[in-house]
Amino acid sequence: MAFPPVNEQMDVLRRGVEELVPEEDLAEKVERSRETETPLTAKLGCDPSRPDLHLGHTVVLRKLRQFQDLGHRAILIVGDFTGMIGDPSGRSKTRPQLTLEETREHGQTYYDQATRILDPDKTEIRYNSEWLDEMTFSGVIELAAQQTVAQMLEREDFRQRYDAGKPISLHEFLYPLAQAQDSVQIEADVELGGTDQRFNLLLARRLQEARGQEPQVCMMMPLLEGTDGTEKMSKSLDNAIGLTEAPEDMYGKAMSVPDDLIYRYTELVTDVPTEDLPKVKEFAEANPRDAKAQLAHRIVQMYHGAEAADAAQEHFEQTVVQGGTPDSIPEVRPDAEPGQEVGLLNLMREANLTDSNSEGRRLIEQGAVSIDDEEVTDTGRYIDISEEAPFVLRVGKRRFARVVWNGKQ
RNA sequence: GGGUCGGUAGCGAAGUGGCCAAACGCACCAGACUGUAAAUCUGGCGGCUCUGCCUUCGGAGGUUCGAAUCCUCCCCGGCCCA
Repeated sequence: MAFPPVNEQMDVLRRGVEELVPEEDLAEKVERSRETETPLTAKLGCDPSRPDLHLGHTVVLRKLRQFQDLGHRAILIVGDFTGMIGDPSGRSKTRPQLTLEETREHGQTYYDQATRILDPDKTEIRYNSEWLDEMTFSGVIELAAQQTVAQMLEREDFRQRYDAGKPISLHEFLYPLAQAQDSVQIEADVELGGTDQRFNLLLARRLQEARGQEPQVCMMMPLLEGTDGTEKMSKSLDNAIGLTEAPEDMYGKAMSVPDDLIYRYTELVTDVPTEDLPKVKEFAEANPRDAKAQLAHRIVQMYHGAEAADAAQEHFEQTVVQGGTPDSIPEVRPDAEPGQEVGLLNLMREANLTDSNSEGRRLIEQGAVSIDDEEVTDTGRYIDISEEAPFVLRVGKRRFARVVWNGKQ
């Protein structure tokens, strides 16, 4: 197998990278790999505690894909064992611990989603319970002896929790060690991760050296900001664009990203060739609206195809820009006898437009509810479905339902 | 084991016998506005058969006309001491 020239490889691999420790080592490794025609082993650990992937995760997955495309080995470590510990990185609280079974399940879901980006034929998966579960207590002690408490407290999130008087469970200290052990186990040349993984990634270097291995290069990708433009993308912050989300939602959420992130998103989560990036930057500054629409379209297209992307764009124009009713909306067919009066509040709940009657009442009072574009003002409104259906029930800007009579004959 | 502080709505955080479904901030929802699902402003933000009623303030009991607030026991956490 012939690897591309070192410079070419480095150009690809450097795109979007926030930090490379140490950069010279990567060039050296790439060079040696080319000379000896031996692929590098690139490792990415995934935390299966939250299996729903979003665009933020793709930053690092895409980087791994680049390694694959250059002919290197990509190993996805499913942290089924470490998932039971719960990665404390960036957390202010102890994560809930999962069972091995749960993490396995999540791992599968993770893999299914990750292969939307990775080349499934070239992705090796390893479950770290394979070696961690086998470890004896003395093995653990030996591992733990590599680190001092002071070194652990150098990690900012531990430090902050400690200083704030928040609990840190002892097992959380073991997490970085376990993750580092993974690198030793597979003899990783490069480990990918977000910048929040710095400590864990660097720890692996020390451990590998102690085991007589050449230390891995740590390649840290930036943490992608979420749709709010400030916090890192995360499902729990509700600013994430999920990979499995409907095209319309993806598109809309992409459009809500602040203008000054258009370039960053394009660089980190799309396939736009590196040489075209300056053009995107220019476009984004000159015409943010259209540049963002292009970005949103690209993102949807990657996960749902061009057709769906067109439809999502259309849907956005219709509902958001023009405030109209979209073409396809969910249908509800409530059971109703001819002449039977159904309360609107209940109907809205049945259509999943509201969670409670109180909420429905509030929304009506706020003028957020309409039937066939006519605002509803009466909270106690009753409807004879057999007479009035079909009609479009709308709550707020984005919740729609087409109410159709069940047609009791 | 001892001392001490604490556990309040999705989160953070007030309240420490009636005026508390519980201040305030964040998040969230809606309306206005906008190229935008951004920003900003306004309103809302436990439930119900809604000028009233019901269920909430770690858990279980108790005191009281009345408790998130007082007492008892229990569970969980921080800090200090051993």
